[in-house]
Amino acid sequence: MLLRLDMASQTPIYRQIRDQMVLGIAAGELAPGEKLPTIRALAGQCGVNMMTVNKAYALLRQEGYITTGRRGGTVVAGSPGFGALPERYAAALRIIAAEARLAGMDEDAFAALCREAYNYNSKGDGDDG
Amino acid sequence: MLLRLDMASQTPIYRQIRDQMVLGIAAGELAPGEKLPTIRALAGQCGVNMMTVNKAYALLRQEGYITTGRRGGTVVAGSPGFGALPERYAAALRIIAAEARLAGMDEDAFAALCREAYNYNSKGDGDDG
Amino acid sequence: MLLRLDMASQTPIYRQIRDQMVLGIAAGELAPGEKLPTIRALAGQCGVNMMTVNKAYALLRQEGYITTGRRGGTVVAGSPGFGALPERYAAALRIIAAEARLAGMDEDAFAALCREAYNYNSKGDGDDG
Amino acid sequence: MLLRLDMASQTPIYRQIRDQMVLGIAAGELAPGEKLPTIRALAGQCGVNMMTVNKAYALLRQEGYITTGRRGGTVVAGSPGFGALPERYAAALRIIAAEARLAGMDEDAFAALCREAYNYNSKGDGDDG
DNA sequence: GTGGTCTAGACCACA
DNA sequence: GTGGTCTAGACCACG
Repeated sequence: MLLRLDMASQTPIYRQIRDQMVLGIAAGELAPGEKLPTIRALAGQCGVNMMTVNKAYALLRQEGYITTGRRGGTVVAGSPGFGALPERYAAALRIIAAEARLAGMDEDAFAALCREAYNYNSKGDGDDG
Repeated sequence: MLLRLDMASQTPIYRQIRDQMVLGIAAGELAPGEKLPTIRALAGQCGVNMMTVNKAYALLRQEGYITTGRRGGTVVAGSPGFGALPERYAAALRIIAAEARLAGMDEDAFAALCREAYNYNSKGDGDDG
Repeated sequence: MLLRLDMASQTPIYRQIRDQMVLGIAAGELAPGEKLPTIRALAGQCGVNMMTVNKAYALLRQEGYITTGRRGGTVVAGSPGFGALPERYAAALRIIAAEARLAGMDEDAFAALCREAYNYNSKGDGDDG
Repeated sequence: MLLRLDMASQTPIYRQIRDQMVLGIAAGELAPGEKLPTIRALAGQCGVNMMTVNKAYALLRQEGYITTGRRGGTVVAGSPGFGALPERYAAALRIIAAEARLAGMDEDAFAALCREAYNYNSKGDGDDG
């Protein structure tokens, strides 16, 4: 699991870490039960402050994506499987859809784009190791 | 066009205004050429500062959604149709898709959700009750 | 002499009128001594307020490009010919040059662009009237 | 990098700051990667409000001349080299050229002036400090 | 009467 | 300690 952080981005670094972790978990790159690097290790590897990594982990934990292991380590949790997207993401989706529509994209093209996003880097899912 | 602002949200107010305007334009609630409320009027109506509305309008103008003529007044621009969505939206879409996948949605359910977002409140335009 | 005004431009309308008049005079399209349309006529033709045209004419008069004729009409003045650009324009030129340089344009390309601007629509100079 | 602001000028202060920054970058006085003064520092030094400097920085950022990382601080961006100048500058150039022509400058004199503007204070770059 | 600009403060997220 | 955001006023250019 390699993180690519953009220090010049408007997205906070802790959010970038969190997002890429979620992406990794969804893609199967990070399997449930797998141990995540320690805060210290990840901070050192990425060249960011420990507080930043800590914040990302706290957010992921709060969202149920990761959990604290038996001896204090951090491991990937099993998929929660709510069955539906939280309203917050649905709202974001509506805005993106509105922008797509105004950019001239028709419904089918947008749906195709969404399917592509869904299948992003999850092709060789059980096969890539 | 009625705005619902959440003062407690993490999303900046000017961003909320901008997002809802984009939604309104995409839904046809705000037609091209239609006059938007003045900065002062909207500020008063929403209970926020002029500068905040100004920032939202400036953002929309920069994105090409509205134009501010020399005659005073701000109007909805005709959809230029920029072609494709910037890569930036694809990234946001991938993250939402990842969350949906982890929430237990399969590809078809997600695609259906995306289509729904695309058609959000743009069906029975004169019929919405 | 046909004016093309952009109501959505950031440039004030009176400034657009003034600029295009200067362009027309420099191109020879408006010859010294030639009579300009009355404020009322130009305002009606362009669909702008008389005050706006008045402001443009006042500016041109103050800069010496036009003068008041014997019976109150407005006519193109003879070229003042200071021999040098006012410092104000030199400053604007330096800024444009800086932007060009940062955009990757080398000195020769920029000089060529400037020559092109100088000769803009002045080809058939003494031949079109 | 010393800024000279004219409070009585018609040019907005934030525009003056932006212009002089562009000049400074083009002249090499501000090198890529160099750290710019903080908003507060520059505001204090120039005797203007924070928001004014903020607006200038926002404009420069939007134009790609500077970047504001997540680490705080604002730095000069490496010149991307956008290719050619936008049409917008060509229009401004044509007007300046028209004024030069009416001031009595011939094409060569104008081209020389343009070259001078291009090389404005970027000669003895490594020789003055 | 419109938007553009500016001021002199303030609080907060981020790192 | 940085920039981001917001407030509650104000003056001015433009049309």
